[in-house]
Amino acid sequence: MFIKIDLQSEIPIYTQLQNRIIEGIVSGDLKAGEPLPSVRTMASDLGVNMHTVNKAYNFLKQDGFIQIHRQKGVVINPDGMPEVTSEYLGKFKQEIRPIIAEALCRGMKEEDFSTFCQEVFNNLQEKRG
Amino acid sequence: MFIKIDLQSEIPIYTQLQNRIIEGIVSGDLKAGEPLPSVRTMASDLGVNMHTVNKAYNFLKQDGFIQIHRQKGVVINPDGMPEVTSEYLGKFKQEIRPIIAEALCRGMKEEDFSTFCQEVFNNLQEKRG
Amino acid sequence: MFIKIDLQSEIPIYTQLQNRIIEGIVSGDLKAGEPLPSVRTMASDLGVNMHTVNKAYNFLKQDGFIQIHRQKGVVINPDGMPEVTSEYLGKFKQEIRPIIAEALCRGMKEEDFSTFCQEVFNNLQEKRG
Amino acid sequence: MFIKIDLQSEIPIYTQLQNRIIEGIVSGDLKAGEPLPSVRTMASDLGVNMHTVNKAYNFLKQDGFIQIHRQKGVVINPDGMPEVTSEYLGKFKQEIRPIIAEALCRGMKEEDFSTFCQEVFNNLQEKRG
DNA sequence: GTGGTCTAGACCACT
DNA sequence: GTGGTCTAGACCACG
Repeated sequence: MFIKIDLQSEIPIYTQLQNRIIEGIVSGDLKAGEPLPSVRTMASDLGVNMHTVNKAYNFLKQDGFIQIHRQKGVVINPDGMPEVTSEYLGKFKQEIRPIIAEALCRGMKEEDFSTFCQEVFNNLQEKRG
Repeated sequence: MFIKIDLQSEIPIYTQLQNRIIEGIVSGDLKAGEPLPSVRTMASDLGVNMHTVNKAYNFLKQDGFIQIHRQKGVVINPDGMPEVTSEYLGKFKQEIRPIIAEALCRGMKEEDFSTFCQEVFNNLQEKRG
Repeated sequence: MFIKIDLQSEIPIYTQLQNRIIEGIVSGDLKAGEPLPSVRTMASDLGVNMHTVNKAYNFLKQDGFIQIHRQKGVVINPDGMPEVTSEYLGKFKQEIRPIIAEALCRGMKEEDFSTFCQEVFNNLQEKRG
Repeated sequence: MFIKIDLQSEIPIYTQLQNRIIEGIVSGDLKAGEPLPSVRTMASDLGVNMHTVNKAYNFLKQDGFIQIHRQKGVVINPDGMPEVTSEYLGKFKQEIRPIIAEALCRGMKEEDFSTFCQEVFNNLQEKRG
């Protein structure tokens, strides 16, 4: 599991890290119950601040993607992933709305939108097969 | 055309304003060539600072959604909207990727994803008739 | 002599008008002693404000490109064009310096710079032949 | 690297600052990867407002001359300078055209034009040797 | 300590 | 009256 962070991106590093871990779970690289590097290790691997990794881990824990045990360390939630709650669905639509709006504004057809999303879907799951 | 901004949101006001204007174009509320309120008027309407509106307008101008005439004011680009360029497509996929990743992670089916997007599509275009 | 103004440009209209007139002189479209449309006529031709045309004419007069007579109207200076004074040369270098700096920074070779300038020279004088 | 701004000039301060920085890169005073003072430091050095410096930095970032790292600060683009794109070339010719037009109008010979440009070239690169 | 965002209020160029 | 520029001063997210 290689994690690559773009230090020049406008996206906060901790957000990038969260995304990479979620993508790792989706791709199958990270399986339920599997351990994640400690905050310290991850930070030194990525060359970022410990606080940054800590923040990412805490958000992921809060959403139920991982568990943090004082002794055992950090593991992908062995009880399974969080569900599609109505709360999440609200966030989902709020996030995707401006993206769809701009796409429509630029004349992207709904079919093309589906095609592009399909590509992303496949790309994320490609290692799963 | 009523524009509503959430001053408490963590999303920058100028970003919200950009999104609202793009949504206005998509819904048909704002038509090509139509004028937008001056920075000062819009600012006072929204209860925010002039510079915040200015920033939103300048980003929209940069992307080709609006034109800013030195003394005549601001209008929706009468020459039509920007296209789906390869550059835009890159941004599009980068933005939608983490959203799809989390959706997959939470077990959302691709069909459900399409359905939810469909809802957003319809919601954005509903006034178009 | 057709004059085309870009109302959406960031360059002030009066500056554009000055430039177009100077280009007209260079190309031979406007000859020494030849009359220019009155402020009123020019303004209505271009669809701009009288004050704007007035401003352009006054600057051109100040630099010695045109003469403004109360009765006879506006004419290209029949006594010839202003010279390359040391004052002008200072302005010239100040204006061209940042252009050359950016060109150098982007790796433009001095030969290429000359070639591009040559093109502009020819383009400006092409009607002269 | 001393940067001098003319607060009385009609050229916006942020534009002057952009030009000075580009000239610094050309002269070799500022090398790829080298850090630039923080917006606040630069602002206090120049005796101008933080936002003015910020605007200059953002334009330079947009054009690819510098990189802005969220918390690490500002550096000259270590990946090299932007190229001579066709878009840039358009801007270049548009900017240089009125300068050449006036020079021609005043009777400057093309050879003299070359000589004067040569001087500016040498002046900009003099520290490079 | 860094840049990002926002405010309040000012003057200027342009039309 | 419009946008463009600038100031002074504030709070926040990030690392």
